[in-house]
Amino acid sequence: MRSTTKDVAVAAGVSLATVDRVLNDRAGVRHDTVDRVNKAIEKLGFTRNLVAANLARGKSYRFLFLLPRTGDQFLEGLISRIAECNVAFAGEMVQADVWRIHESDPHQIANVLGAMDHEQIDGLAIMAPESPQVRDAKARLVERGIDTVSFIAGQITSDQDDFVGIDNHAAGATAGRLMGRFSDRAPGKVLVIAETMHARDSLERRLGFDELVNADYPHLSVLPSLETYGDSERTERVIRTSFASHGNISGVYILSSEARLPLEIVLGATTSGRPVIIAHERTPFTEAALQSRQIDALITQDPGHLVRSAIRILRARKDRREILSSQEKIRIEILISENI
Amino acid sequence: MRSTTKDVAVAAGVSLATVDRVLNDRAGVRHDTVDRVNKAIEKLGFTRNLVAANLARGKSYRFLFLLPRTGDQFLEGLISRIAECNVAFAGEMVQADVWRIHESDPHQIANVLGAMDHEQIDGLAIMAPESPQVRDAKARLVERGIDTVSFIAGQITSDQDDFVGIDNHAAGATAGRLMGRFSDRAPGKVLVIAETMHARDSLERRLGFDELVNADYPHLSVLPSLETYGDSERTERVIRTSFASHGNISGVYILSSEARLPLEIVLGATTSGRPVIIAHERTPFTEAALQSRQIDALITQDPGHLVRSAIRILRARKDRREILSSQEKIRIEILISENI
DNA sequence: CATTTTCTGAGGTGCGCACATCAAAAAGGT
DNA sequence: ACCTTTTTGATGTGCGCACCTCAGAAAATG
Repeated sequence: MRSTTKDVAVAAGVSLATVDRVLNDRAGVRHDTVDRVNKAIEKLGFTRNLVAANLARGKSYRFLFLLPRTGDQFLEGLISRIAECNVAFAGEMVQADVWRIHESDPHQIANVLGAMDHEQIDGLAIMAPESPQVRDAKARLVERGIDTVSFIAGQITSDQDDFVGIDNHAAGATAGRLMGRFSDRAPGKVLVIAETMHARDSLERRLGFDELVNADYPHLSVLPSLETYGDSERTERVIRTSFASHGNISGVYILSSEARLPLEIVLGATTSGRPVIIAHERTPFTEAALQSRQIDALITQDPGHLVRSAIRILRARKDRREILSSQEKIRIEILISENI
Repeated sequence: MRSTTKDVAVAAGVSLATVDRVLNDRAGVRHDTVDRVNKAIEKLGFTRNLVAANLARGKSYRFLFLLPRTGDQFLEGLISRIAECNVAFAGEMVQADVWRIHESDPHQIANVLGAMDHEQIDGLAIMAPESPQVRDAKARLVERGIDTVSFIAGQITSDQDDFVGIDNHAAGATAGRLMGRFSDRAPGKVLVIAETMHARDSLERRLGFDELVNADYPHLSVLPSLETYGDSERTERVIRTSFASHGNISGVYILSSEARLPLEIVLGATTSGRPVIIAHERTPFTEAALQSRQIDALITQDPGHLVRSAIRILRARKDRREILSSQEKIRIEILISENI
């Protein structure tokens, strides 16, 4: 049988209230009675029943995901995972909402963060590029008692702020390794396509990719990044131009999260003997492309894991609890047609 | 504000106890009052607070992992993940113990399963090869109200019995694809090393591997499986003999979960120009080998995920709750030195 | 009127929290 | 220095959280 606070109280010769004070280390207990209680806790092997504690506290958790306003299938996937979590965690008093923000407007983001109310929101998962304004706004949120995690994009701002996402430098290197091993020994050029190179994650992926390919596969020459700005026409233009002006493109690396647009155009632009194609993130489109062998590999992070991890971290922080860090590490997954 | 059973009771004009009976669909409520209560529930958008329900029920979850008695680092990893879960879930009244069984003795396993007491154990995660005895024993467990999941090994016995683990046929195919793409075009032989080919998982991996390699990489010829029986001397003997008698071994696929022993010997037996080596599972040893580029890839399943998934499934079944199936699908992960 | 069915009431579950209590220490007055 | 008043520190009391359970009352049924 599990021991309860009552048992501890009896064993220590104090009342429930004192045990409670020790457990939640509140002031107003003499040092030696704290020791007595702690000894009793240890002797009985007492673990407080979190379920009961949360009930008594009337605790509930309202979290908010700030996601970019623009986006395609990857973003949709995230949003539906969040909806799933709302169902799965409804019984545990967790509710997660989504707000869309203009990711390219740090001023607006900072405003939104500044208006966040401690009474209404317990924690925030922010998917937005780094910027001084945003970082300052985050710091002020922490002061006001609202926890934040950086979600997928951006990076850790302080020790109050975890990063939920993959190591993008390593992700780029992983793509680079696969590009090298999947290519044959013949010299060739590698096209790198990004939505924008202003985001830190894109830069890191590119860097990891370049370092590895240049070091280990010198016969491949990596071309300057093409930026699509998420615009259909521009994407088509820059990719077609590249294919036209470069003779032997043996590889294509699409490093943005939303691969559909560039992928469609690359697949349309290649004639016989398509290049090795590596993209990021699993979406209905990329999954189909992988399955039909139109692309060679995907470097992914599990959106469900991302969402749940952000929620678990925020919840643990509100409870002042430790997290199981091995569970929260987001893996860089490699998907090929066989393990999809 | 969330509505409670009390609100529902008032709205439906009945007492709390009646609401409770409707919620847990117990007998003794007239049809029309059931309807009244359900309407009230719908109108108020009531969701029962699982936390409070579990507290009131005094519910606790005692689960047991039956793991093989023999094993090396992979098994150690599993056990320490289980220990982690015990800490992490202690506040939620779940406790998981480990029993070691002789996996090759179905009779003993069946005995152990038969002696399982419904009062003491709520659910079982069984890592043991398929056999008629074990399957029957499992079926009887279900009748006695003890839920089971097949863990890593074996397969689904009934619809009462989930399988927690990867699709081993696909895992073998994944290994095959990587073997093919990582090898050059020259003809060569591929060594396949298993602990035993009597286990269903080994057979499936081998089958998936063979099908893919034979179809897509005909220049590679896959040799008959070497069986180590987990024995150090035998392992050394069969592997050295193979290397001696076959001239051009260009690939090695180690398909057992415990790769250390065969890997050590393979690494010692190869001279210049080592073959492409692919193994299963991440352990301290295989991780180090990957990092030092002594092997090329690992096909893994996350032990932490496996353990937590088994626990979540067993818990959901005891609560008669749905699981979030997307969370419980165990991924076939590909590890290379860059995404470790 | 005796059953059977349906429903209510009150008392748990482990814990948190606001408030009450009570002794000891500090401050103030003579 | 002595006594009274106020403050502080340390501990206990009791109710509430949202739900479950079970004995027994009320209502329906024959």
